Amino acid sequence: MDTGQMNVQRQNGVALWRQIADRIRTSIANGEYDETGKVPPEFALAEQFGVNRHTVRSALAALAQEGIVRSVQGRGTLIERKDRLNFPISQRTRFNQGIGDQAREKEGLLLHSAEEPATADLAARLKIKPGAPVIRLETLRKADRRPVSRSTTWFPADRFGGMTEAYRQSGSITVAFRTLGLADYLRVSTEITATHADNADLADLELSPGAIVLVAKALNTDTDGVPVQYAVSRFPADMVQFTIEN
Amino acid sequence: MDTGQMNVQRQNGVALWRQIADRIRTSIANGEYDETGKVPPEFALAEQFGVNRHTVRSALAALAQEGIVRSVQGRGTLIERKDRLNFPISQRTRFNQGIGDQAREKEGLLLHSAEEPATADLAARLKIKPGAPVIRLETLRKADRRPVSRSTTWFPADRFGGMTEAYRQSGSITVAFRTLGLADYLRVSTEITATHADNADLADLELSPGAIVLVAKALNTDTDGVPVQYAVSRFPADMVQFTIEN
DNA sequence: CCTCATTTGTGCGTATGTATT
DNA sequence: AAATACATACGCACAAATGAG
Repeated sequence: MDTGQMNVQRQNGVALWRQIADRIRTSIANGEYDETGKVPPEFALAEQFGVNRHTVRSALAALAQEGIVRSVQGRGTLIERKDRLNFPISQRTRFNQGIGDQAREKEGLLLHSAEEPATADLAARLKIKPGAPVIRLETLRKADRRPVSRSTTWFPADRFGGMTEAYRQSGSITVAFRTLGLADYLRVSTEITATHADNADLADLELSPGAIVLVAKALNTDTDGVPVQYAVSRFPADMVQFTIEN
Repeated sequence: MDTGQMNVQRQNGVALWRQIADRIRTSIANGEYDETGKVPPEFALAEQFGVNRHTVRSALAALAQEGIVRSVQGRGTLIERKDRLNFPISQRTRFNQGIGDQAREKEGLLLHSAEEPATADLAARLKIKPGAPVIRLETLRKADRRPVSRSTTWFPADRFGGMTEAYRQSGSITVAFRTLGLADYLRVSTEITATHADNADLADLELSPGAIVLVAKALNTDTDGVPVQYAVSRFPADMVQFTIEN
């Protein structure tokens, strides 16, 4: 399949060096350079993309800034970091289980929490009354020290009032639910879209401008079908993929 | 929630006008301007994003080029098209059914077809021998004249030799399968990623450079679990979303 | 019909970023 | 490293169209 030179767009609002940086980042994530552990030499990339070597150097400099590659005079451009995590989506979707042994260290950080009235949209999803109190958690998940998702999660406040504390202590929604007396829950629907990273994404997920985020909006219910959680999670697109197994 | 001015990144390889165009396109798709049917005036957008009015005008010009908005002197910038299609993903995922009544006209175009030996990766997915013959179809799907997906699809050639002709006549995989004696099939797995549009995407999906595509890699089997089809489909991210219902 | 506020269209000068040679 | 060409972004000013009063 895609052999040969994929071209690149000129003068369309995205600088060539950025387009090329994005391509190389994706190629690294896809394991295309695994045999050598190096990116092809600059002149080869320049020819492949049909640009000047200066332009390739700008792209590699940006990737070096991100810590993805490291250029060494006389040796080439070495790959320092290379990661794409897989998230299975099913009735039993669990974040920490989902990562499984794809990462050694897993972390769930609580950035912010608040109690607030439900908006009309949220109330409809959680099947509660508009304006009814909900707990909102802003969380950041990491795997091997790298941020892999930024989530905003809502829970009905009357049923899960202790969620903030429970999550803070465990760093896991599943464990927090169990603490609050909910032994099991099910993923009933997931909506997936993609968009450009916004400012908060750039900061929290440590992305570079122009990066793409996958957005998953998920509704979980208890075993009786009563909604217990609605979450909007944002993932760096070049680090993750979703799989749906039927 | 997100009230107030979301900022925009300077000097990072992505032109301001492009970032702003992407934001406005998303806002339109999210129905944020539905009440007036118009985009806010240029001076207001300029203030919101903290840029010069010329820059906003560049963004709007790009959106006008895409046919999304139309500016009229003295009146404002009117929203011409506003669409985000929803694709449910399940065991019974079918493209044409999936769109359902979200579009009036549905079309399936055959861009190219070929018979070729299976690569190692493809053979593993279809559970056939590497190098065994497969039929490859390149198809473009449209809804209401707008391209909504570009797919590369492989079938085992020994079982579905007549696929090219069958698809050409019906414009539907489901119908083509039925013609060839396969009454039913199941979606067993779907992998979803997102990336920047490549040149072929720009041409076939009529996108503008820098656009995002959602990529779905799907495996279908017959009711006995024997793989019958593997497909890689690319969708314009600002026109579609996926939903997984469990 | 005219006036006015609003909103888009246009021109010009300048500074900086991008890409090539 | 330097010279060149073009794209991007800003600031200011004014013209032209629209719709409301």
